[in-house]
Amino acid sequence: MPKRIPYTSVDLCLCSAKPPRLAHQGRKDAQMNLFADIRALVVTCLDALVADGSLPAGLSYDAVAVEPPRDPGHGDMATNAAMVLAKPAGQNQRAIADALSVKLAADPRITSAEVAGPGFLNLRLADAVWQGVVHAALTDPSYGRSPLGQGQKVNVEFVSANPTGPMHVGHARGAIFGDALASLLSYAGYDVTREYYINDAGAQVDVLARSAYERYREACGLSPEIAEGLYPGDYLVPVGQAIKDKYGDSWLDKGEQYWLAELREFATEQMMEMIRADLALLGVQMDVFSSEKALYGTGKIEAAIAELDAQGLIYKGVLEPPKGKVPEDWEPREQTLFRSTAHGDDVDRPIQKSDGSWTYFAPDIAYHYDKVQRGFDQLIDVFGADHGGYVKRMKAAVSALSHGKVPLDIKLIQLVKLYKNGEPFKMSKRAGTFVTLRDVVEQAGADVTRFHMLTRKNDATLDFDFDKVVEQSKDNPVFYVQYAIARINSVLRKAAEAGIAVDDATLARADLSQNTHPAELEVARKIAEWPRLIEIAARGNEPHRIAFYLYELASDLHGLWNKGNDDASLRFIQEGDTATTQAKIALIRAVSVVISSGLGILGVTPVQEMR
RNA sequence: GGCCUCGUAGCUCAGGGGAUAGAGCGACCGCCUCCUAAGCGGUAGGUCGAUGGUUCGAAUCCAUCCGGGGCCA
Repeated sequence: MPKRIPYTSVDLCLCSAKPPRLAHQGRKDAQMNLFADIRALVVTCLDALVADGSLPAGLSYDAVAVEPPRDPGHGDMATNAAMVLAKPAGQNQRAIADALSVKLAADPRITSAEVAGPGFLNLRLADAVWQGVVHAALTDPSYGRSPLGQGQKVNVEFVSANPTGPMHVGHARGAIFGDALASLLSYAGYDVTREYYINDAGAQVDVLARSAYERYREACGLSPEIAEGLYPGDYLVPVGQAIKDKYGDSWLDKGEQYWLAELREFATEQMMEMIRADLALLGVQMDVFSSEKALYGTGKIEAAIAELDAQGLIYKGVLEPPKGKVPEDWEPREQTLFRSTAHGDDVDRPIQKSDGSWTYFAPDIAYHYDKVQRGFDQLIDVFGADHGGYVKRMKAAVSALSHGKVPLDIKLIQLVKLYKNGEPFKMSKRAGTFVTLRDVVEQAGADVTRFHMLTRKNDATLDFDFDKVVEQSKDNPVFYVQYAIARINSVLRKAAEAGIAVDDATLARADLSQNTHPAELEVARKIAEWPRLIEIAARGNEPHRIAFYLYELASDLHGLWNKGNDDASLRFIQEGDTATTQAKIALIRAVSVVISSGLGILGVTPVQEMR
């Protein structure tokens, strides 16, 4: 029988002459991450090898990794330490691996450490270690949370749809991605701000105002003249009515010099109200709304440009014609340019036209300067893929404005292709026939929409079939994951009906050492990967990884469930054996906790019961 | 034309320096009156778009090319 090792024994190190570390006192804040712990053990053992002269001092351990092996037959974990250190240490891989394995095997958590393949060290861990993970997942509400972010301030700017109409599916994907990313980063220890940048200063807002004016005329009983270039969508009909309600018919025969400015403001506010409501449908709540218009007339744009100027990055010049196809109307013009090439861009970019007006880029610079000045340690912009061309210049601007101190990561969100009954949906914003975010949520539901849109990497196009995403079958990942929770709850209910205590406090005391079946340990191993997965996902700003992980965890749970059909000893409820039942239920309850945490990050309701 | 992005099983996609490259669907073959029901298990299926390079090691990084998509005062 393996001895029971409480998880906190990670801080005991038997392979080092160093005094025991004092980490226990910080234990409350130190989230457990088995992979990080074992890596720490590897490092400690490497230090011990240095101490006894087996390895030279001063080696960098940066490339040392502890990972789950691709093939479970290789063991529970593998480290590449010998391979990456062989060269800098001037020794052969085998010698290092052998020496390291001796040190590692001395730790009670390690039951075997074997050299394999090209120099991997395959580790097997005591059952008690996995059982300790289950215990942690069950009892520590912060299990999975990571100290990675160290409270750094991160700004996630997303959606930022023009306030000229309702949001469509593409916006929905960006909104869901940004929101889930923000939650993920928060879970990984960052201090996150969700932010929306309102493009309320461009020509499109004039178009909005004129379009609304026609609907106002309509509300007053006249027939609207929706000229070419105006927004034809009937979402402006209620806006027209609201204008009439507020201003009466006094603007009916007036030229736009009388109403344009006022209507711009009014209609923009109406649109933003609609957008906020749409976001709420998806469960997205912004922390900050920033206005482009508010940058004008306050000197903020000038200040940002002045900062760049002070660095010698602003000059007057004439750009080369674009490479390749030269536009018909191209002519050399002197403009004020930002030397973005000094920060990695391909060409310098105009910030002020020859007539002295700002280009669209100038307020963007000012806005990002504002974010830098607000003290964020990291910026993330979530853009539609059609904005890919702005990535380099935006990064160049932030690099210059922050003196290289604030990294900007830009995530591009690819198209959503809609299907219904296998038929592709056609969308045309021009013709006013587009599928709105509201349409999608009302037909598919927020949970289904969110989960489905997170089952693809942000830069891959996504198929969204209305019929498939709402299908209640195991082929639908949303359903499959939620079904796992529902099944677990079903077991909890049945156990309670049978008079077995299965509250979390009782389960926390369950004797988990009974869970020794490979299928049960498999589930425990998957639970152990959760904190590691969070860090990987957070490092890459990749929330989709969570959706895939949850699918795998649910799959393990369903697999265990199904094995119970053939092997009665694997059934969760063992008649007449309360202790065993509690141990088994503790395991699946831990699964439920982790899935709930994961769904929480994705913003999907962990439904407790399928209907 | 330039830049961005993608190219992995029949299909939809994971993996993004590490061992024999994975999952779901589809296909094929079995099994099923089962704690929750929308089933369970197994098999086949790959030159990771191509070619060069970097190194102990490349689907992964770099260069070039091919192909899809996007953007281009």
